[in-house]
Amino acid sequence: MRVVVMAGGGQRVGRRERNKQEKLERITAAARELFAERGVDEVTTQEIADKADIGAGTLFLYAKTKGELLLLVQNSTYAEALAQGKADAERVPDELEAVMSIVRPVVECNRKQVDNGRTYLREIVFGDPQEPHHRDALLLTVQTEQAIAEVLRRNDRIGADEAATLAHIVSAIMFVSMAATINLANPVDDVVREIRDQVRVLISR
Amino acid sequence: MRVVVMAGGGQRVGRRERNKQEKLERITAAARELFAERGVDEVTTQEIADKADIGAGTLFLYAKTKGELLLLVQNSTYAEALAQGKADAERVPDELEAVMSIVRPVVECNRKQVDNGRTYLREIVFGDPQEPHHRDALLLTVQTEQAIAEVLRRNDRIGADEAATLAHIVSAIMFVSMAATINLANPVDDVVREIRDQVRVLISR
DNA sequence: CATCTTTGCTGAGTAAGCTCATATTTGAGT
DNA sequence: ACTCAAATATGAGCTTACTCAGCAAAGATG
Repeated sequence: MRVVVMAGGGQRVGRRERNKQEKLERITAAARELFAERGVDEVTTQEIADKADIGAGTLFLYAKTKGELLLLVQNSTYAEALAQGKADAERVPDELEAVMSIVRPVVECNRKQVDNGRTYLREIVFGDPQEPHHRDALLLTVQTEQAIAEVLRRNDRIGADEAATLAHIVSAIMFVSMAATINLANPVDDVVREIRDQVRVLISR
Repeated sequence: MRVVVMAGGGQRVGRRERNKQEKLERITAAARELFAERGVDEVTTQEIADKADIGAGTLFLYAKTKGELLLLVQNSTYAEALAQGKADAERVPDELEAVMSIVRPVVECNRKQVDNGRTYLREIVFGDPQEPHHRDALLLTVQTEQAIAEVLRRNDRIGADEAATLAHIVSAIMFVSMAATINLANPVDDVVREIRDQVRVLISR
């Protein structure tokens, strides 16, 4: 077996692996740009392939469906929002407001481009959970729930199990409020308010 | 103006209207049968048109999309389940169990054919709310929330607004539990239990 | 370097939901 | 009964996500 030169890190990286990585990056960049510009529904997979300078079929070796491609693109944004929210929540003493500190950045990032945000949610719930980018997205929602549960556990009267269940409910509230067509034209603040009203009733009884 | 013979009821019903009505019924019947047999994803609109003995394009004069067609078919089942649940709830004194009396038939009817049930939910949340069958479906979810709110208002310590908000939260919990891929293979009882666990935490604190 | 195997790429082809120009049917006016 | 306008039906054709049989590149072997 030919031993491939090992760069500083120690991973064996052949041309094959490098090519693949580079292509994935081109695809991600192309998809991100086009989706952001015109919305996922107004972009064809052909356009993305052209912009990434690969064959139309190659695209589907890197993301099994167009939806997976959106997950790939949006996951990193979601991850950033979650990190922001977790940091914010630590500095907020009030229970409800701490939860909302986590909620707000997520809603904001989801609403940057409403159609993409809603399609992203749709993919998370109805897409194929076996796919890698979907798994990443699912992990993010789990982490979001954990962050919320952590905040709720500050309250001594809320046990670990109860906190987890409550966090799961908050997650459901977020999903429906962000996805509901009735909120399609509403600005971020309105959606956040709608969520806050429900979370308040949920946790302060 | 030619006055059309008015049958007993007094509505003027020309051949035009009758033909349309009859076609809609043929379409509904064909779609219902095929969807139930093989699942919405395994049936083509062409097949439905053939079975209903109409042209492929005609189908889309009666339902703008395939999803609308599913709403058309499933709405009546949902309506029955809701009626059942409302009746059941009246006979159950316990608060939580009364809510679950409404939840259970809805989950049962939604799970009769899992794929169709999930697609139905997807259409409700992400479909075009302008379309008639979608409006009907939305109305049913509103009625479900109202039924749940009514049960909750039995408790003197819960005001009308709070009951409505809680019912809305129950609705979100139901949606996510029924739609989540993680529950795809789970039997009705498991899903109902998952919902019950959350509703218990929600209302009995 | 020559050969072989494995992995990855390609784009023409397929399928299916939906559209739209054209044709047909209905009903009103005369 | 004849004519005209409006409503409705039709299916060939379009779009687009996705597939697959064949091809190319990378890496292993001697």
